[in-house]
Amino acid sequence: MASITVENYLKQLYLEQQTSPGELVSMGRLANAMGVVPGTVTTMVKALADSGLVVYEPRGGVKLTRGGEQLALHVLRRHRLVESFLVKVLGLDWSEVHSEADELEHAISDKVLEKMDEYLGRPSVDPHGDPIPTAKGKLTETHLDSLANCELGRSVRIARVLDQEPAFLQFVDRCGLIPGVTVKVDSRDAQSDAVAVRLHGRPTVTLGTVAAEKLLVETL
Amino acid sequence: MASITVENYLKQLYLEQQTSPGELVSMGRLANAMGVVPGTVTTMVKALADSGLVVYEPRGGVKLTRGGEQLALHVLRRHRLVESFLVKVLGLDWSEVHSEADELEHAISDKVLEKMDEYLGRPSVDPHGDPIPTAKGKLTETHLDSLANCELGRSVRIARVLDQEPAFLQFVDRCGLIPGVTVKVDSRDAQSDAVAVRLHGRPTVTLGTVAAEKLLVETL
DNA sequence: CTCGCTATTTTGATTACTCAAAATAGTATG
DNA sequence: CATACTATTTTGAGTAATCAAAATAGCGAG
Repeated sequence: MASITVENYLKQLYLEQQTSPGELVSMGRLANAMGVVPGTVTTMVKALADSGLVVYEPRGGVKLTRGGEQLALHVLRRHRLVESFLVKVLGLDWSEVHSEADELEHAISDKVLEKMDEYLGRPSVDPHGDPIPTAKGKLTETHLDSLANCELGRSVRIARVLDQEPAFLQFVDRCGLIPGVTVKVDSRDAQSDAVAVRLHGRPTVTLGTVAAEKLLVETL
Repeated sequence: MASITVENYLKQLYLEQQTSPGELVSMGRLANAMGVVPGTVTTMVKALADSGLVVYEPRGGVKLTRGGEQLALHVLRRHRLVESFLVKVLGLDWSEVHSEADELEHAISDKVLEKMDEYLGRPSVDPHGDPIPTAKGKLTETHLDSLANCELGRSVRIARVLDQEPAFLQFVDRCGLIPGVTVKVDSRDAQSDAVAVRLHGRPTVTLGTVAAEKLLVETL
């Protein structure tokens, strides 16, 4: 059985790999994401490599093996199903479930997970729009544009919020840019770094590019 | 924050204290309950004593302080509410939720626990009839007779099952002696160690005294 | 009071994870 | 190409929890 620590390393490594596909993940980056010093990561990654969960290139970086990826996806499935359950069934605020799920993802058995999945009607995405891996460890990441680069004037639906920080999610909530909502990007201006977004029956919201990039959309 | 291990020691110590009120719990007994060697318990108990969670009498035994008891009750509350939730909401079998709850009890936040409690309608007992401590750490253990010593011929209701082993619970399930059911003890025989129990519209069940003692009843 | 038994405690080691800080490798720059 | 900077690795050490096995204490029987 993989320890909680091992599960966390694998999950984080998976997420880091997603943001820069193909490349190895550096020790520094993983250390930063895990909140430990780099030396700790070197030690841990070597142990993970010995267990066949990652491939480690000294001074190069690290990536998951097929086995490591399966384990990571299983953890991610638990995380995202738990988030969905907490929001849909227990009525927690979507801005606070991320940290709750970080704990519960290590304590939930397959049996309980299956019941939750059934109870929720086998959702394919969690409350933030993140896709939920299947029980067999399959994950389909569809490419989505963001509010920072989608077509101007076209109706698009908010599909996914990449930043899970409570403060950001609460902001998103306040201005109504939550997943499922249909909006139009009115204008963008490179100089002022501003993206103007129009919502149905709401005042127009202006975002900076950094924030706009965190909101992924589906073209209708 | 108390570690998972500490939470488990306190919870177990609480349960051991319940079964022999007033007395100190011996190292050997706690070691046995925790599934570790006695030396480990001595070491651990000394550490718990240093944290003010238990009172340790060398070569005498150990008992919880007020603070330790509060922590233990908080763990027990999480355990029993989780069990209730798994059975009532997710539809797991009551014979399998004990071990599930052993994991989840350490991962559930107060916020989630409060939502579960609300969702369940603030139950006072779990699916086995064990009382659920309040959020403030108060537990009312009511004295109950068992099928081994209740009045003969009188209608009684099964209120609590003390043994949480899946095999025993499944047996209890099969013969219908689950909490809430009304039964009568037809006869007892000290020599044959037998207790005959009559159920409404079911064949009479004969139990040994050891099993009968595990089924607590309320007189109607 | 002295064995001898049993429960307990102590001792010495191990595993998993972590940090601080020194050593090293790789890269970029003058 | 030597030098300097940065990322990485190594080293030494600490904490939490555990075990095996040796030492000890307390007790009852004689």
